Amino acid sequence: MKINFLLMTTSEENYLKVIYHLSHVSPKGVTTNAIAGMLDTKASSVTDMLKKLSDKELVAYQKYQGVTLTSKGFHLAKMIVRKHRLWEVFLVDKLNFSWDEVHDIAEELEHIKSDSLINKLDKFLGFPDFDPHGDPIPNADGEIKKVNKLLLSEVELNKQYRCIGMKDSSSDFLKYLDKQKIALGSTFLVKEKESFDDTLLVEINSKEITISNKIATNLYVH
Amino acid sequence: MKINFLLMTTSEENYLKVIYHLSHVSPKGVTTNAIAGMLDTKASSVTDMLKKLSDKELVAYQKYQGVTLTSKGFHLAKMIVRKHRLWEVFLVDKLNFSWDEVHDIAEELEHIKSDSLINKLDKFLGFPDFDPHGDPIPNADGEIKKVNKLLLSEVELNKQYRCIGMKDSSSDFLKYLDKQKIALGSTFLVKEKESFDDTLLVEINSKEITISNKIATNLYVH
DNA sequence: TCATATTTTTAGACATAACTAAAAATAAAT
DNA sequence: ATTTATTTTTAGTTATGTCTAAAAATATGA
Repeated sequence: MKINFLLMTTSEENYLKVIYHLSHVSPKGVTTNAIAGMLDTKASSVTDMLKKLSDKELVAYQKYQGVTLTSKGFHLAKMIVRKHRLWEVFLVDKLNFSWDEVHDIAEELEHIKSDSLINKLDKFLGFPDFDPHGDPIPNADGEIKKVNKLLLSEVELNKQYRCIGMKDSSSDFLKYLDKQKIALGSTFLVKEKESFDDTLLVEINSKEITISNKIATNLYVH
Repeated sequence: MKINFLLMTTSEENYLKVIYHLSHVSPKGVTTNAIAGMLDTKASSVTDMLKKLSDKELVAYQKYQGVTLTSKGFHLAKMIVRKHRLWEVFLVDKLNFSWDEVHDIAEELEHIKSDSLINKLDKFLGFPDFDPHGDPIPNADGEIKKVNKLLLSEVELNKQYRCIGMKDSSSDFLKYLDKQKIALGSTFLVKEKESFDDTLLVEINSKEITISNKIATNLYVH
């Protein structure tokens, strides 16, 4: 893939990364507002940047219709995620940071531009497949080790699971998740399962909520 | 408000660092043109930045009179140099880069903003006093280990010296040294000095080589 | 369906940090 | 000492990437 000559700014890389992450929830198209929310910026700023990324053929963008990543943009996004997660491994494994301290620093380190740096770091760390939060690290070719994913309805009680995706990403379902403050990466602890309707009592964001079987059979965790 | 003064952009940090280095040659005041030359920018851009750094009380600046660092600016500059040199040690010692490859990458890494990161890195590297080029690394308080350094061209005959650094660490020069198997820590014994062109006959790694005056005036020994 | 609400885009503005061109200050040379 | 050359500063412009406010498009709801 000929993308090495592309000079990306830190801001462009951040947009690409956010679109990549949101694509897993909204594969048909990521909305302007969703991106603005993730980057803590305004929708108008997002529109401006989408035009720029579209000119660079990193996203497929049509006015009012949201964006998807092109194969070029998809690969580039994975390379940024790769850098972020490898740096997180370095910070935790080598510098003894705790897993909750590393995100902001990795957020800066991921924008250092050097392929040989990241590949030598990868080797130094022993080619890890997952970062300290359990997220998979794309290899130099962008390949990602698959994780056994379970539906929330299938998990064992009193064990930590992390939301890694949705089976059905219909609009109503996503709105429900928004309302319940459930997002990709949210951690679940299933405390009880009601036998007669399979409703779950779940601890999420350190408060308890009940989740219906319909929802639980739509959320992937691991 | 006080926080804002410490929020440094990458550009501001680069100016501070360059002024710091130039101060060693021109302690009375660094000229606008000298800074422009080092940063490959225009004098007018330098003037703009000097005003900004002056407002932040990092430099003492008077129109047409050049700049000097304030104590605040001096300390900040040393912290940037500290970061640069610690990252260079990391790249060479841990990631197996050669010493002529690390400068540009360290140039990016030095701007990562985290005190705990750099102090943990320092510890991980074993609190090194010198970087791979023999330049001293300021500690967390800005203190620098001083070593009496002489140029190879200035040493006495038939006395042992050890290579401790380079005056000019350009990539070409470092590659030449690699070819001659000269590295930091190499020991020299100057056996003869040719009076007419100042070429040296030097014993290094128990074999004799001739070293031109140009090379000899670029190598620091102790 | 038609009115209303929400989302997204456009238009215009601002800050940063660079630039060019011209003016002002300093340095050098006759 | 006065002209000439160099350095430095000012003034005005440009490109990013952000913002606000208003217009346009889409979505929602009675």
